[in-house]
Amino acid sequence: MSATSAEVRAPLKPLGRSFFDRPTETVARALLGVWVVRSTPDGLSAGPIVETEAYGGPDDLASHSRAGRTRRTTPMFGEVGHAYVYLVYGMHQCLNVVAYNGREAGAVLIRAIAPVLGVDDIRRRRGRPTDPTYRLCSGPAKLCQGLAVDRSFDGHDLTLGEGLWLAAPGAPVGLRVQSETQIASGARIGVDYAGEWAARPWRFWLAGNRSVSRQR
DNA sequence: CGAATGATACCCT
DNA sequence: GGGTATCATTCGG
Repeated sequence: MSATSAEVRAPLKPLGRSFFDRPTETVARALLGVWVVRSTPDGLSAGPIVETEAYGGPDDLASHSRAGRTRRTTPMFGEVGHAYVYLVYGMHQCLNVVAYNGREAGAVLIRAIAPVLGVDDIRRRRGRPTDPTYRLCSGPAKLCQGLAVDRSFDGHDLTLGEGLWLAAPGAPVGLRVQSETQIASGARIGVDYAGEWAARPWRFWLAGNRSVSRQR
C-alpha cells in the first residue's frame, strides 16, 4: 500500500520564516536534505535537495544583487523565505530562496533534488522518458522544468505551503536525513567572471549523491 | 564543443 | 530611447 498525496501532505510542513534569516552560506548548508514540494492538480512532486549555492549581497560579484535593486532582483531585496526565479540563457529557469537579506540581499540557488514523489509527472514534464530517475532534476534548470516551476513563482512566499514550498525532513516517506551523509563544498559553478569571489566555496552538495549536477 | 534563445543591464546617442 | 554583450544551463555531436 503506497502513500497517497493526502497522506504525505501533512508531514511536509513548510519551513518557517526564521529558517531563512541566517547567512546565506548557513542556509545553503541547512537546506541539504530539505524537500522541495510542488503541488499541482496532478498531485505532489517532491524530493530532497542535494545541491545548493549561496549568493551574497551586492558586494558578492557573483550575485545578481551586485547590480542593486532592479526589476529582476527585487525579490532578493524583499522578505526572506520568498522565491527568486529568473530566466537564464534565454530558455532556462532557476529557483532561489531569499535568505538573510535584512543585512545583505542574498539568496540560495537550489541546484538539484533527488526525485521521490511524482516521478512520473516529473519525467513527463522533463520530456526525457529514458533518463534514470536520479538524473531528472540534477541541475537548477532541470529541477524547475521537472517541478513545473517558472517565473510565475518569482516572489512567491515559500513558507505558506501553497503550490511550492520547502519542508524539513522527518516525514514518513522514506527520507534521507542530512546527518547520515557528508556535506561537501566547493566553488560555485558558472561564475568565473566574479574574480576572487568565484573561488569562495559556496557550493554545497551531499557527497556521493547521484543527483548532484556535477561531481567534484 | 557549440547552438539554442530572450530578458536584462549597461552604455551610448 | 535604442543597440548589444552577457548569461547562476542543457543537450546533442
